Amino acid sequence: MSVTIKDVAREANVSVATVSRALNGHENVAEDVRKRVLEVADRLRYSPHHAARSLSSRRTQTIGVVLPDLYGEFFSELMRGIDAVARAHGLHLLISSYHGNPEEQGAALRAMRGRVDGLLLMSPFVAGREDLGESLSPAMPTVLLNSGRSDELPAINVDSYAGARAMTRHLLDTGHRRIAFIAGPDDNFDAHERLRGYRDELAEGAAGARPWIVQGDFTEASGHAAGRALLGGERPDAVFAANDTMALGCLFAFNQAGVRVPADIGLAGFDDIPLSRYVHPGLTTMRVDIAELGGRALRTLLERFAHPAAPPPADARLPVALVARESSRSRPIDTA
Amino acid sequence: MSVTIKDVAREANVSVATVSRALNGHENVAEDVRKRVLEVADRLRYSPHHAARSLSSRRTQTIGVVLPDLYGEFFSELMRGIDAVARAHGLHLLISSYHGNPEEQGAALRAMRGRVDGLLLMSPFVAGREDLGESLSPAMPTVLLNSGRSDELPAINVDSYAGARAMTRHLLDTGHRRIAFIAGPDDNFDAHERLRGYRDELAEGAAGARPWIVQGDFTEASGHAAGRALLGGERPDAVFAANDTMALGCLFAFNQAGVRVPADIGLAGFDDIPLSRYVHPGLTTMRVDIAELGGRALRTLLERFAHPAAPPPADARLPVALVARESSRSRPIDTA
DNA sequence: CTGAAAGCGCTTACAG
DNA sequence: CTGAAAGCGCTTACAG
Repeated sequence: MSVTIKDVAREANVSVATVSRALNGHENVAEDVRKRVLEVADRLRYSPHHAARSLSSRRTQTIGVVLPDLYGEFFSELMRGIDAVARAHGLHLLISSYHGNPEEQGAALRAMRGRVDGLLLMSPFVAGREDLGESLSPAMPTVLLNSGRSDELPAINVDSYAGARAMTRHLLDTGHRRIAFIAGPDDNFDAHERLRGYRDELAEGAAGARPWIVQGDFTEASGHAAGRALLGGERPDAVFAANDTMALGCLFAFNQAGVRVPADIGLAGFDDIPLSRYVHPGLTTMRVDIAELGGRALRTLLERFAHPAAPPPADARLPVALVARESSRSRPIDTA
Repeated sequence: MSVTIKDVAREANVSVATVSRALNGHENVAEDVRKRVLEVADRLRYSPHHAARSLSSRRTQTIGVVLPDLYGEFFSELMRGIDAVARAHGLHLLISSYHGNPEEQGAALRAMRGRVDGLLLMSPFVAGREDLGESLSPAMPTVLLNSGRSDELPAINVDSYAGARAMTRHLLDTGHRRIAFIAGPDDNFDAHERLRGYRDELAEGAAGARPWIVQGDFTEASGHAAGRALLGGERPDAVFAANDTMALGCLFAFNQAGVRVPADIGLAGFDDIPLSRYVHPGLTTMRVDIAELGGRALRTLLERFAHPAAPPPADARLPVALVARESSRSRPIDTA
């Protein structure tokens, strides 16, 4: 059996209450007693039992992170950003994925009860957002992460809409007129926002330009298929994919067909995944600071801890930045 | 305040003991009582308080994962593999990184007390392995992950030694004689094993071949520096970098210098990170199934739960696989 | 099959 | 500044 607070108390000749106070840095402990307790605790390698502590203090020092998936660069960057902040505040992280399965989301959320002080939740599914309230306890501070707006909960979102507008504008500015868009999955919030940005910029910024949309699902394979489809009939001047992964799939389809980027057709993505800078030609994209997304979400949650009664802050939008690489170089006709 | 077992008991007209038994699926509960309890619990959206449960049951249903860092592809793949197994067993994951700081490792480990039923620990630092015992409780089942051997603890390691030998053999087989090696950081277990594999294969497989070692530290920048250094004097036939990241840095240095791969110089890495297949030329490397490394580590831990008294299994080595791409194509002189 | 009670290891008013 | 005691929300022998 491991050593408990009682062992420390006995060894230090004080009550467990005093040990608790000394260890938790309360002021009302005589200096010599504090030193003795600390020394004994150290010698005994005492480490407080977390479950006991959180049962009585009603705090777990743990933040729950509920994500749709644990896959790839996005997850890893997000965790890095969250972890940096958690660490700075001495908080632990309990990770849970519902594996892209919206039905399991509720279960994942409920399982967090009594384990965490607050929740960071990423729920990018457009559908099922209504059911969220069912599983979300009002007593549990929660911040939404890239999951759209909410009336009750603070939310941090990548500014996909503004990014998509800026990218569409960039493609127009570099001389592309007929711009096709490879859309993301229909049930995804970011996919919606990016499509909306593309549509709006086209409508306002390019008189008479018609939206030209090919359905994708954020996977490389769907980008590849879309790329092939776009080569079938009349070709666009440029293709704007709703994420880099699809843009890359599209690029490979173009390569295979001997279509040159950017000479024959411009190409742009969204996210600035590491690969984007390494492919040839380098992919023009919108940079998203995913680590910052995570860090900011946690900071917002800590803000809620400090001021639970404050009205939830307005939805924060994480700005994105255009990264113009070779794939969207100005069309020859314009530079002439 | 959220609903507790007492609320359910009152509502269902039974004792809390019965509620507990019903909810935990014990046999000794009358069928109609069980149904009533379940129904009430559901209606009240009761969810057991985790800290209370684990304090009394002495089980947390949580596995601690202590890693040197939370960065990049390795971490993400590892987590994916661990999560898949955890999930299948209804276990949660408490993540902790000691941020490459060996001294903080002990603190991270101690903080897991009372929070987890077992530990997956990755401690690739060669130094400080002795101090590990200090922070590791004998009562806490622990499995070592890519951290070398241990006399007390089960350990799973990527078979870096065999992989490095196989890669060296492959480079020799493809006609390269003078093979330089870019080593990883001196305090890293895998770096040691890979260097050892390179040395041994060279000694046994290439009569008279002298090891040619350039120090790196697993970063792209160090690979780049090593690549430039190798171009300085007499050049090797091929370069074997201890990981892909350095190999890529080296490749960029060669590109910048106008040195062609593989025509002028062969190149190989280790890990098979996603980028390796996308660069030009495609990088020859050793594939490591990182997700499987994680999954297997957790399975080993569960094995310990089931048979705590069994002698720790022999160290498992996760096999690696040669992926021969363009960067190590046979030298013209040999294919002639 | 069911309940009363002890106990898990802490924290925190309450007294002094 | 310190201690005795209650209590956090569960589980689990122990009786019956």
